[in-house]
Amino acid sequence: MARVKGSNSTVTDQRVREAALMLFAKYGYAAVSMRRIASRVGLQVGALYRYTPDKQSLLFDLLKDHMIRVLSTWEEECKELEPGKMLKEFMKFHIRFHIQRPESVAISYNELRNLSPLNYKTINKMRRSYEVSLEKILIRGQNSGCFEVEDTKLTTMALIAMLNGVLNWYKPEGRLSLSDVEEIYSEMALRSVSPTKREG
Amino acid sequence: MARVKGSNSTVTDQRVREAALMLFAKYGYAAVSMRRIASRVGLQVGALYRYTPDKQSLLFDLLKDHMIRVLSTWEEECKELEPGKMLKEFMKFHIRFHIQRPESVAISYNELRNLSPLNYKTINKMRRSYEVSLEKILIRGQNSGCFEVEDTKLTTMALIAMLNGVLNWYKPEGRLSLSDVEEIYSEMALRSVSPTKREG
DNA sequence: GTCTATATCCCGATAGAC
DNA sequence: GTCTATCGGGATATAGAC
Repeated sequence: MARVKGSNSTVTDQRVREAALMLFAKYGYAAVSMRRIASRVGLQVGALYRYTPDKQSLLFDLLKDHMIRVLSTWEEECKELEPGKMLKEFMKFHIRFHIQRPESVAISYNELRNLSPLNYKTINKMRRSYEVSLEKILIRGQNSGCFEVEDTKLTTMALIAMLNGVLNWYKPEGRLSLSDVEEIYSEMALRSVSPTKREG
Repeated sequence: MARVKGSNSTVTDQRVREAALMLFAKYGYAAVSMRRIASRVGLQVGALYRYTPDKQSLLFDLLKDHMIRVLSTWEEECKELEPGKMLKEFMKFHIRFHIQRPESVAISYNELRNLSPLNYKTINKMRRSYEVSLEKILIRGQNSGCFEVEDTKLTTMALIAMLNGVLNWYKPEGRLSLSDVEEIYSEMALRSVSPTKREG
């Protein structure tokens, strides 16, 4: 149902999705017409419907594929980590992974409201499951006494918001390297959940 | 230029802006038609153009008025604060102020790309000036030795992102009160910029 | 100051030729 | 698998009556 039967993963299929992704990210789903997508691929609008049943499915597929990639990549990476380093590595993973996919991030945060109710439900479940994987790290750290957190749910949301903020301003050619940013942010995160032993 | 000559601040003028704000916030600028705004006010579409020269000005005015309110309110409030409490109070102020204006916040973060280039420049300048007022707090704290910050610009962005995250999930009828949230967030912020003296 | 009517154009989606 | 042509509708904005 995600794609039209028999046209999976052809070259044109990929180009259509790529064009939709770029345009949705830059101008927003509602502001982009099927004609514009077609034109970017070098097709007439009618031909687009060989590759998607409609505009809505195009958005849904992009969001779903992105979430699948995030979830499965983290699941794979976190297997090899020791528990004590999980939070720091989660922060670094999130920044590294998402900074390579700015367009997918953009639509994931701006275009949820343009999903049909059913599609929204699906995507939202996947987002929740990502947040839960961070919350689990906080809970484990708190139980073992490494972290001191007032409220794990709230802290989860705060950390994710902080992370997503990176993507709004980071420029590869900027003053700081990617690993600088990863280091500073993960350090800030660690401090913010560590038992308070401040001076003053 | 913000409004049509001679129609400032009439009741209908206010209702038009209110309707546009609600609809833009909920469905996005591009997805909302002038007809829909008119219908919410109880007018025919032609009559709308007594209150705005075009749809773009409607968006611009809403964003501009919001930024003016934020900037002037903080400027007023921070006068009475002692320097040592500035960061914590900034965090609390931001949360309290913005949580009362969820629609203005929504358009401020989602609709910037729908501004004309000239209008964008104006709004962006105002946003920057707000960020600078937070950065100044960090710089002062660092110079006086209360804070230890790797990079003030980056930390500013991280804190603002964290703050804005609140508005994505906070529900007044939820588990935590507004002052709980203010307290937890401002505490997290303080920790994240305080000299590291962690156990382990 | 609000209405109706209209100019001009673009939208998503489909039909059918090739 | 891509094209041209078209359906039915809605978009912003304006004109002119009342």
